[in-house]
Amino acid sequence: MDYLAGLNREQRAAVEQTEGPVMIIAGAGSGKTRVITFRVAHLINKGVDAFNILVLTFTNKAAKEMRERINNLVGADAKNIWMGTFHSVFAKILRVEADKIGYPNNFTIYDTDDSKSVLRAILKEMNLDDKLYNANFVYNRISAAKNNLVSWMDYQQNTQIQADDFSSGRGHLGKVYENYAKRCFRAGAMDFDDLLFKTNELLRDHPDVLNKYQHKFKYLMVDEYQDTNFSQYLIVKKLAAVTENLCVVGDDAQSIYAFRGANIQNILNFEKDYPDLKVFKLEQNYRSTQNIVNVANSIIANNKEQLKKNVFSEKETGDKIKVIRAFSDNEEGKIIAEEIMQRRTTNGLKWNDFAILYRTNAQSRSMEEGLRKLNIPYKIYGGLSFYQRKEIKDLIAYFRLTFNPNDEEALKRVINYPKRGIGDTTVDKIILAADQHQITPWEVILAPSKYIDKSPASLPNFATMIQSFQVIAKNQLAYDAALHIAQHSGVLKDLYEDKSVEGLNRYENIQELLNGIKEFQEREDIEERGLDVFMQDVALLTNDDNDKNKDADTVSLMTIHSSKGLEFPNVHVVGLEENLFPSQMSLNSRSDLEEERRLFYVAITRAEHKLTISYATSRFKFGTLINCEPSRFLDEIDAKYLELDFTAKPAPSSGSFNNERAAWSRGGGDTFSKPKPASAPVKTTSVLAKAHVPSPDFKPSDTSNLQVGMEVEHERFGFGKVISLEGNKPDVKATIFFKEVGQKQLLLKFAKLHVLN
DNA sequence: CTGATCAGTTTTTTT
DNA sequence: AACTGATCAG
Repeated sequence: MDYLAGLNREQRAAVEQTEGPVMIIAGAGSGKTRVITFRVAHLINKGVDAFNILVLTFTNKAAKEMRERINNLVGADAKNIWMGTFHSVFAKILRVEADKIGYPNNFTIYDTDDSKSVLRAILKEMNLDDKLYNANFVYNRISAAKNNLVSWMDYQQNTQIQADDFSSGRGHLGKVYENYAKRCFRAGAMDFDDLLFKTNELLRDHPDVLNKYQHKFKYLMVDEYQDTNFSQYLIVKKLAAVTENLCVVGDDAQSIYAFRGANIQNILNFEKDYPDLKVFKLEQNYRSTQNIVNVANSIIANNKEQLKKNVFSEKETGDKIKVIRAFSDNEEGKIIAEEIMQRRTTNGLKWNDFAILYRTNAQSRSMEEGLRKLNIPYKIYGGLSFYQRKEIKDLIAYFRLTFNPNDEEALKRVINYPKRGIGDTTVDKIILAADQHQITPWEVILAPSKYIDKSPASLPNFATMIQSFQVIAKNQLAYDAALHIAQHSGVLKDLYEDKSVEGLNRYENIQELLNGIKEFQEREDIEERGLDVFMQDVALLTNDDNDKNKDADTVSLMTIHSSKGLEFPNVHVVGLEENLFPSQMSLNSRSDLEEERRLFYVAITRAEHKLTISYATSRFKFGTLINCEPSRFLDEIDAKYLELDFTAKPAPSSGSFNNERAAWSRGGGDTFSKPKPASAPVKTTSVLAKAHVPSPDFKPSDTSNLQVGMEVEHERFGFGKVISLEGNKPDVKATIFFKEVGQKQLLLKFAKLHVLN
């Protein structure tokens, strides 16, 4: 039992309390994963059969890490533990029990893109206004319904919902939901939410099945419990109902997935469900310096809804938190790259020790540029994952179709890729015919002449091809089948013939996918190595699953969401601006804003030693430059923890700036909101001064009388000639040809031009 | 049916 | 800026 010695008192108590309902409130950096893994090890050491343990996580990353760590603690038994994300675990169970709910056990899992594509098709067929019935909106609405276990029938019968929809002019949503559900069912497909929704139906309507899993899973643990939605909550509750050996671990302060249905009440109300539960609070933070922990605490104190706890650190006080102001998103990237470069050399650190965290994926671009210019190696996590790339989805669609020819989304994807003369008109006809005859599109394709007039000859060929794939897939191992399909579908050839850089890249990606399948085929720890088995999890795989050079020494770039659970010695949180962080979408309700604040809390608590926060006073959004104000979250930090760095200077010639700067530094940083940088329009162009050094006496001229043919100088673009003018008075747009940078279109009311003649 | 150009939208986060 | 769906000529 000496492995328990490395735990503090509270951690140890939580590990040893193996029976009955347990809630562990684990502050950031308090050794949460450690407690879970040790708890599992402890169970096994006590003689609990690994097959009787179920551990649920939210992300693949967490599941993977936990499996590795448990592996190290308990060895071979680890692989018998049921451990994975909610979605993957219940997908597995659903495949076993599929026949009970009328699904084939090789059902397809639709990802978000597939789902939205189905919805778009339905909305179009129903002739609904795509402004009002925006596919995104509809998807979220249906998703929310499913996560609250509202079926399409419930949805249509619920007077409250109907009233809501009706008053917002979306009275047809219930019908859309119905069609969507039926369409998915017909295609033998489940979307992400269905994996949980149908599991609930399964457990509700089949007591024998429920009973079976209740007795199988004698010990349940749920990581990140604060992120569960109602659907997940109920599954857990049902499964644990017999033994009540349920241990949930979470931190209400780190709940950041309410937007996809997570219900923070699940953790706040846990006590009501299990009055005799044991609560353990892990409050000592082993990760970060005192300053960092204190800043995090001071931020989260602004939230109303939270469980009381007192997170503290006994590490060194540490540096103050550095706050950097930049004048544009690009400059922010540049400063941070320089900062990282410098810190690495002076402190003898590795690139690995640094992470840049941002609110939205779009922000990675300016960071990348800054890093690239200094030749700093970096890796972006998240973004669009390997499995979301077009070429990968294309090939996988062939695989999907092979095992489930009713998979409509896969069918639409590949029926004419590579081009084989089956165009949209034919596809529309097929789908229409399928609807009319209450059959699947695949059945139409099998006997086209029966259902549609003048079908192209290529249609039977396509059907024959897919059928031949089915035979191959049944008789060959995963890689052999996959390669065959890649070749004979024409996908490989099509990409091979594309000699562009992107085409080459796509070809390589396909090769990588095939290599991955090959590895799968050569695994010796599993018995079934057909392509169908490989395919079962593919829809649930995300980004870093096929990570090659994971140990490469690189700076990490990722969204704050995907940084959850990670830690880095040096963390840069960027883009602390109103409307960006907090996101514009969150400003309408208190609870949304509190979620943003928790997100900021998560970001801060990733840092071990050094935390740097930055913002820009202007940035590009949707291709246009906008001015930004510092985030309200900066105001919420007690100034005594901060060290302001406003040394970044814009290029010369922005006269008003000095006053502004004086005001800011004089303030000593007691607040961020008082001096309004917006008072003097930010000289956005000056920041970018690079290509052209303006003449010493550069001064913007009055351009109201600008004529075609005139020669001008622009601060950044250099010298040029006016080609044309268009638009009226205040909004005159000039097309100017610049010697250095080529043709540009400029709005005269913004452009600073010096007229030469 | 195909390829090209155009117009409109997007950006919150993930399984 | 980048990506999508829509439209149109060939």
